[in-house]
Amino acid sequence: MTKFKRTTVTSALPYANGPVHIGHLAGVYVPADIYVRYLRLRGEDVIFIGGSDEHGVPITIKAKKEGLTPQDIVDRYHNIIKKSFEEFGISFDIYSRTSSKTHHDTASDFFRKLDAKGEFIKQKSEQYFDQVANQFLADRYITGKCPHCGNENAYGDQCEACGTSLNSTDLINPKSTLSGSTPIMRETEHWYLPLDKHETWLREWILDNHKEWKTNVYGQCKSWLDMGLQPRAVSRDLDWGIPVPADNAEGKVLYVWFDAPIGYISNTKELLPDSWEKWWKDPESRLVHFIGKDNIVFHCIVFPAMLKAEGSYILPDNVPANEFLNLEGDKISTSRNWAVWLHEYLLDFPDKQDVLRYVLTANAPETKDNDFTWNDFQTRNNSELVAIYGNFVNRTLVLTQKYFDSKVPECGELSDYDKEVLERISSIKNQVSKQLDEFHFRDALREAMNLARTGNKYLADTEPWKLAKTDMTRVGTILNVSLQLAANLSIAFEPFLPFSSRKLRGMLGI
RNA sequence: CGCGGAGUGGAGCAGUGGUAGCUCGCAAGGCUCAUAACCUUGAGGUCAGUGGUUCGAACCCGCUCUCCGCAACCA
Repeated sequence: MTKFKRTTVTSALPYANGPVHIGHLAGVYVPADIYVRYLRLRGEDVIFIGGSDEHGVPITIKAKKEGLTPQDIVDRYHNIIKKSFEEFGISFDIYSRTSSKTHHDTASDFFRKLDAKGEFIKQKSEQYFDQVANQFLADRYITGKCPHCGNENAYGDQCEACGTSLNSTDLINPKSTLSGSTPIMRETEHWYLPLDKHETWLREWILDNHKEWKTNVYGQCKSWLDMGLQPRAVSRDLDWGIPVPADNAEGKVLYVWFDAPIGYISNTKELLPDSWEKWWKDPESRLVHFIGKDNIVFHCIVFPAMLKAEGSYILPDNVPANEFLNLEGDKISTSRNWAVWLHEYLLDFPDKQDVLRYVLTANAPETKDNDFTWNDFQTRNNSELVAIYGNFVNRTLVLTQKYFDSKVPECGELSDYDKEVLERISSIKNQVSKQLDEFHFRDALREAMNLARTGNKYLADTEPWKLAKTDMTRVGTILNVSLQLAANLSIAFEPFLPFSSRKLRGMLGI
């Protein structure tokens, strides 16, 4: 860690065809924000990059359905998402978007450079084409009869009735879900990034040099590398996106998975037009990607291969991917509208950002999928946040007001117990740091909570309300120690509960 | 037999060979500044199932079951 001078933190770009929900927050944005706030607190040089991912087929389909342009759709969701992140306290240094001019230029330049270096290959293939909608169709957008079970509504990639994986060419009577017409086969040509050529160094880089990555991340990468990498298309036939900057590229745009991660770079450029390069090209800079488990392969294999092919960029030092969060036992689903939407939460629970931040961190899906329930939300708020943290602060402040007119009392001679408690402050802070350095957010939060527990026990053991009748000097010392605990509580919790910490610092006058 | 992650007291999680821990909940007691509380103690688990390795297995190996993700044209 000390060998790095600065840290570039990115969080997955949310796809701008819907608002952000608690699953996104728990998996990506809350841990990323905690990590960034922690580094800032330590005085480290860090930037936190976010933005909306605004290209791709689903956005064009949604636009068509609503009779709007794709730009209308992404404008709507970009604004909702950006505003809700701000209100929720996700402290991006920049939250931009992939439809920006900076990004179009950056992504185009990136493609041109790889093209000029001969890092792509071109391949022709046959694909289903919808003559009515006038576009090529991904397997997902074709339905038909499943050749295995006869289900009439199987998708081109999978039959949901029998669970079989399919190719769209397997379907009997294929139909386009866009127009309902029968698609025809048509030849098309695309640019491919030959990942197979990068396999050797990727193996060594991940499997030998990054054994410290989380088991889910490392295991997924190993699985892909062991299967053998194949060339991957980086362009699509579509009219919404970044036009492929090459000859004979009419009607072709960059595939969103080529375009989106470059968004991290573009957004850094937009934030720091003159100094962005050191954050991406200096070997003393550390790059960390926060993502969900569905994005592992793109951030650990595809994007690094792109960066390496370009030649002048650093590679990610860590990719702490989380698993998924369920809601009341069911998968969160945008299309089924089964989610707790951030912008709605902020309306329903005004000034309760920290409660959700706390619950999502305490129950973060770090090693496996977890479940969010409103019952758990309420319990954790009442029995942990309010009862332990809030109560200790309240007790300390009330006692100080009652006996010392809200002035900080002098610290007299310290007992062994006092000293032990004060030592615990620094040992707990060290533990919190250690856990955060290793991306163990749940453990870090639990450890921080121990500071409040220590405080409650300290008050129960020393009983200042009894001593007040006989020894005010001693009471003063006890409350002085308690106030020190409270002050340190505001620091230890700053990355996790920034709103509460600010409020607490206000009450303590620090 | 495609690959990866996960299955531990009522709930959520830790624990990679040596008497099964933490938070919440529950019960009893204490305290009374705080009472949607705090402090102490306690009850509660055949560690998914099964077979094996070992003096000894939650942990190592085999098989089975369940949940989630990936499977290269979903993003």
